[in-house]
Amino acid sequence: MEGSTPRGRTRIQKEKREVILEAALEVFSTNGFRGSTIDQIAEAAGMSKPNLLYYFRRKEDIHETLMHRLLETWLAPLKELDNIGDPMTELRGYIRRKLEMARDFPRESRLFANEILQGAPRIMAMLEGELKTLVDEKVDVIKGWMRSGKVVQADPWHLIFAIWATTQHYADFDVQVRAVLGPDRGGEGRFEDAARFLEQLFIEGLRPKS
Amino acid sequence: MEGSTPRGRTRIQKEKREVILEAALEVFSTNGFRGSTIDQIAEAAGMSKPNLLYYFRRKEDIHETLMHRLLETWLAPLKELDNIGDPMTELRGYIRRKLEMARDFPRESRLFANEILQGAPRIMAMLEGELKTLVDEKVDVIKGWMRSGKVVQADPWHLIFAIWATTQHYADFDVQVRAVLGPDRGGEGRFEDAARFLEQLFIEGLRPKS
DNA sequence: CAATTTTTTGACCGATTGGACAAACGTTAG
DNA sequence: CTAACGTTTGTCCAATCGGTCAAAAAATTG
Repeated sequence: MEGSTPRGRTRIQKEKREVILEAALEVFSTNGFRGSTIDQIAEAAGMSKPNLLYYFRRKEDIHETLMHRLLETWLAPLKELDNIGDPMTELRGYIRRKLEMARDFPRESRLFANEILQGAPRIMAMLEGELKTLVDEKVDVIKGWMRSGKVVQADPWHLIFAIWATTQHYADFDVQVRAVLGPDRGGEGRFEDAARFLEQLFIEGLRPKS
Repeated sequence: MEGSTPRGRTRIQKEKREVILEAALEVFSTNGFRGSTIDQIAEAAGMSKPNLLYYFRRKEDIHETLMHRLLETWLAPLKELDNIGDPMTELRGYIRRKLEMARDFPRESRLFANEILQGAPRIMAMLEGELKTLVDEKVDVIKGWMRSGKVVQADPWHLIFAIWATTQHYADFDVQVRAVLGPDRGGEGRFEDAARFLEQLFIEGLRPKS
């Protein structure tokens, strides 16, 4: 039965699909979609090309699965931005979470950046739908903070962009960051230095003048 | 004579090379290096593939020429950062210049981002050499400002990274920015909104507490 | 055990790609 | 005119690509 792509019913299918996705993340994130070949992914996954194509019928299916999974991970930190705690603490927490993601999931960040750079042909609907809705919602939260004087008046959309840009920079432009910092300053400590600087910049830049 | 690639001696050669580079910038910046084909570039340049290969013998030669030219443009704004004027005015000027470049030369920005994302295989030497030297030099300038109390104490390297990240974001992630802002807020005014926000963020974030 | 189903692979195919090449075309100088 | 040189293109090629397929090898089931 089931002549088409197996849908992860058996244990072995789930495992192999996982192995393929892990390998594909590695390959796609460093070469881009068009720059990656099925053979590369198959080799990284330790199987033959036809075997890989037994689990994912097309190259694009792998990419699509990867993107869908990625986007959930990607939106999580922003979803946590809540109206509950102290505004400045919330913002600091969001910056810290995003920077940790850049540090711990750089391949996911680069995969996402690759997609956006090429015009986001495969996830445009998601950007205009789910992402925009979520951002609109959080913008309202931030606007509330600004109205109540807990955060200085500023453009909330561009505040979010600035947080995205500065944190993801350490994943997407990692090579450049390390090259510029040099061997001594470019070690693992760079993320702590970045965290300190970004906290200072955003906290001082957004703290209401007392 | 001159059986090899013409070196732009004649007027027509210089012109055609220019046309090709312009077309290649368009194609490379939207598809990446491996995602672009010589045929695409040739068509965009309005000539046949063999004709294009008469001016640039290999696909990589076009890319290399483009990258070298790009890097000069790219470093220019930072070179202008001088010890002459008022520190805060200098920083504001640098941010403004970088944002203008993101607005006026988005293709160059995306080409550069593409290269860095893939590990900068072709320009690593430049990053560790010319770029690092320039940054080190400007870091010293900024350190001087901080010592004299004109700018608050902070990590100068990560300050530069933050400026790069926030400004280039509007070129590299333009699709996402426009999708999130929506049709009404995503018009041409977005660069002015961004400029206002970034000035506020960096100025307030770096102004010494009086 | 045998029968059946799932998993794996070698061989192959058509399309696309970067690039080579010689012939044709155009232009200019004598 | 002709000779020489610069420019353009049609044709071709080898390599690589995404993907197919039939058949072998494992695994599962009765």
